[in-house]
Amino acid sequence: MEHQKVDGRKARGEKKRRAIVEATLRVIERDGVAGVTHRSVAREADVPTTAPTYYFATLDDLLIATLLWSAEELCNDMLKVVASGSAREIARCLAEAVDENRGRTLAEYELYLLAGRRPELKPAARRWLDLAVELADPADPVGFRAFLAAVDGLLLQGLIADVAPNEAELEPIVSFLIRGRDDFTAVPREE
Amino acid sequence: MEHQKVDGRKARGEKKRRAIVEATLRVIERDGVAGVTHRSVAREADVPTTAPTYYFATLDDLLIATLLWSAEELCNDMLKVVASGSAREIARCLAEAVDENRGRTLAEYELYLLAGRRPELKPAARRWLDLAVELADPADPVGFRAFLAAVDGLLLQGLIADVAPNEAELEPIVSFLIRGRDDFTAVPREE
DNA sequence: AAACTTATGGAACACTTGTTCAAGTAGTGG
DNA sequence: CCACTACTTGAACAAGTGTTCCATAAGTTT
Repeated sequence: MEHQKVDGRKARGEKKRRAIVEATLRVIERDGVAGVTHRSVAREADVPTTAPTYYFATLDDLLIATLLWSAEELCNDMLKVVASGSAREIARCLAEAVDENRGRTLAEYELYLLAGRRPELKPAARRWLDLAVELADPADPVGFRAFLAAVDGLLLQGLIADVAPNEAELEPIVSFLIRGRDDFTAVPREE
Repeated sequence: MEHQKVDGRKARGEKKRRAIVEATLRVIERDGVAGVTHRSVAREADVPTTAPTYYFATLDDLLIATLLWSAEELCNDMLKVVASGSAREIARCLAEAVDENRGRTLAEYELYLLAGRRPELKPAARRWLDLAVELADPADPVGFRAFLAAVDGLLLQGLIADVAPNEAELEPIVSFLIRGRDDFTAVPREE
């Protein structure tokens, strides 16, 4: 019941649509936003050249869809970082973000900056910040804001370092930022 | 003496070369790195289409030259921020950077991220950080690193805010970051 | 003035881009 | 079986790209 009968064509279409978005994110990770073209995405997703145009009216729409989709994962990653409790764990997450997940982090910050020029993307780019503030609800909102800013800064600076900073280097800085407070330990996120 | 006699042609060439770099920076401020093409730069600098190619072997070289050139100003701006002493002054500098100088700040962070993908740009992008650490020589290096990271984060987050944060909002956060320390007041930079 | 270097700038080339179009296939409902 | 809708896809187009080339102008040296 509840019109379970979905159009098989639309179902496959949706799947392809998502595949295209995922391919776009991979292209951004590899070559940056500059490397995103209908053709590069089509090649990456292994679909014909015109497929992205069919599903997304314009290239901008494709970029927007990709940002919106990746915002969810960014959100989870970031919240995992700020909510993981101990300074050591936070430092480890940060170190991973600028090493193993370097491409991904770069992609996320490129999309971040894209939002600086496309107002309609701002809410998506800001989502993890808003969520973090809301979930953590720290006793010291000012200190928490400072901590969140520093997380962004540490990641950004880690991306342009000669060698990516490791957990051991980041840990004291994180410690400094959260010293004397344990009010934003993990708050489980309801499903 | 000391071969004061410079070739008048080369002199004008150097001037034009600089004009092209400055035009490139203006293009980036207006349209982002994506908007930089030989032709758009030539139009902005009011020189023929082939002029940028004559002075810069490739488009990449032009971007690199622009980053290197702007790094100096970025450096000065940033140092003014971190060395201006009081939390209020720092907050005012930050508020200006994301409001009046929004385009400029966006441009600088785009070049920042570009360095993430072009290793040869990293030293230039990192210059203000290195200089800040060296000049300030704070008694508490860890706290200072945290402060520097937070400056980057506050600017970045200010760029994607719905309305740019003002001095009053930023001041308490800055205060929190530099609380209990006055060891990085302005150190005049020798000429 | 002749020989040289350097700067200038229009024309053109090969290539990639976003997007359109029309012809096609395949799944759906009557 | 027949309309109907949704998806698929290759060909094609106009526009813009980085870059090369070459004839010329301008400044410098001998």
